This record gives sequence, C-alpha cells and structure tokens, in this order.
Amino acid sequence: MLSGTAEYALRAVVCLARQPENQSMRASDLAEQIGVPRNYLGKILHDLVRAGILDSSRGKKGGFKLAMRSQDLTLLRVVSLFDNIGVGPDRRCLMGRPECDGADPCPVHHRWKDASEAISTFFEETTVGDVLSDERRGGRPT
Amino acid sequence: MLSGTAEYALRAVVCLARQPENQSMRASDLAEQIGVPRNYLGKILHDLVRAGILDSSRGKKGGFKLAMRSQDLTLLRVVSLFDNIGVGPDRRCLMGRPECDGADPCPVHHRWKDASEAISTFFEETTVGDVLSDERRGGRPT
DNA sequence: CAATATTATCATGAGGTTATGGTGATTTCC
DNA sequence: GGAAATCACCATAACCTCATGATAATATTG
Repeated sequence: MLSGTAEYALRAVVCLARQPENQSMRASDLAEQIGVPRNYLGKILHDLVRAGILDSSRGKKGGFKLAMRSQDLTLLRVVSLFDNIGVGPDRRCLMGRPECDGADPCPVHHRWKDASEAISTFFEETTVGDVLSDERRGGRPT
Repeated sequence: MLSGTAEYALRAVVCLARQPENQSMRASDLAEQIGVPRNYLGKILHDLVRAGILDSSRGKKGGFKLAMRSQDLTLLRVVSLFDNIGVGPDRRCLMGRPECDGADPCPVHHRWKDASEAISTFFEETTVGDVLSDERRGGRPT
C-alpha cells in the first residue's frame, strides 16, 4: 500500500514525536532505532525538512525534531510527500478512463470510490498524535 | 493504487469480456482499443493465459478470449497476478511492525485495517461480469 | 580559531517496472 | 506443402525506487 520510502518517513516522524518537547534526535540514532539505512534516511529527513514537517540543525547537538505539534500533523501530509495516495480530484476511475470521473459514474465506480475513499480518509484524518495517544493507551506501537 | 501493468490487464480482460461468446480478439486490436503498447500487452496477455484466465490460439483467426464466464472472474484474480493487493495474512501493520498484527492490535491499527480491508473486499467481491452489467445499465464504461 | 560533530548535497549503482524490437513456433488458408 | 497471420519468447534499454559512499557546509565546544 505504501512505498518503502513513505513507510520510513512515517516511522521516523512517529519516532521523533515520541521525543520529549523540543529535544532533537540525530539521524544516525533515528536510523538505528527505526531500522532504516542511515544514508537513505538522511535524504528522507531532508525532504521532510524542506516540506516544513521537521526542523533540522547542524553541528554538535544538532539533529531533527518535529516542526509542529504531533496532533496537527496528519499522516497524509507525511505520506503524500513520497506516495500518491488517491486523494483529491485525481481519485480517478479504477481503469484509468478519464470520462468515468464525472457527475454520473457507473455503479462499479461508486463501489471503488467508497473503498478508495476509506483509504484517503484514514490518511487525512489520522494524525501522528493519534498514533502516539493510542500507544499510551496500552496498544502496541503502530 | 494499481500498477500500470495491473491496470492494463484489467482493461484487457474487460474488453475481452465484452466480445460476443467464444469470439477471440487479436492482441494488436486489443492493444489499439485499450491504448496499451502492443508488445507490452503481449507479455501481459501471455501471463494471463498461463494463469488460466485467458485462452489463446495462434495463426490466422487466432487471438485471445476469456477462459471462463466473466461473472466467475474476480478482479482480484486478475490484479493479483501483477500487484500485491493487501490480502490474506500479510495485511500487516501500516508501519511495518510485525508485532502489531496479533490478537490485540492498537486502535490506529484497527482503523487502518478497516480501510485496507475495504480495498481487499472490493477486489475479492467484484467480478468482471459486474463491470459489464453495470455498463449495460447505462453507466459509463469503467 | 581549530577540532569535531552533524546535516546538506552529489555521484553512483543495484534491481524492478515499463516499454521496444526481433525471432521462433504454430495455425489457417490456398 | 507453401505463404501468411498470429501468438510465444528472448534480448535490450529507459526510467524509477531504494540504497551506498564521499564530500561540502555549518554549528558547537574548548
């Protein structure tokens, strides 16, 4: 469902959200903790910084931290940097027919749309904060 | 959501299902009709034949046709040849944590599972025949 | 300012997906 | 049996994703 890269990004962001307030984490520690290749994670983190999701600082005591409160960061915002979740106006016909996107789509299209919207809605409405609070309630890490 | 290849296969199968009973279609005609590169489609059709979804015959008057009734052919059977739809026991934790798949997954996992199962169910329960009958009811082609 | 730690950036490569072109095998038709 | 049509199969390449390694830029510390 998600690409490897998007999954890595999600893991990284959730891990950073677990850190105490305003405490940053080095890329190498993060990489070890979430099991992602160090150099590749660096590139992903950089993308997240440029998107305004993370803040970074260089040099000793440098590292990465969330640029916002975790409850304000949707999973979609993280994932959509790397994957095309079928969101917005391009939630198109399953079989790629552009003319099946209009006001009167066929019934199969409706069934497909319901299913694909369930995915979109999940990513749109779930925040990184939700994942954390779920963990605190005793569920296993997601 | 689907790979290009899986989408091509779906279009080809639906197009073949539209043909009159027991009438086969040449790969080149099919390719033109559904807008897929001729040679690449050939490889996809060959895969569908080997999977028992299509029958092929060579020589003059050769071509491809469905090997079964369209209402007995699920979209999953077509698509799963090319893509891994998250079906079966590997419908795993969104973030790739194996330990979150057990009997007591966290609430976010539940929400994710509901959404991803909607996708799986669509592919499992929708048949090529459904797509055709929907077309006949006046919907636009899917 | 010098040494060090850390992110930023670039060059490269392995492997998969998508695509192209050509050759061989088989069937139909004369 | 020969010619033509068609699928079967193989070799190749463009492009993307995932990954590695090296170097540059920048911040901290003494």
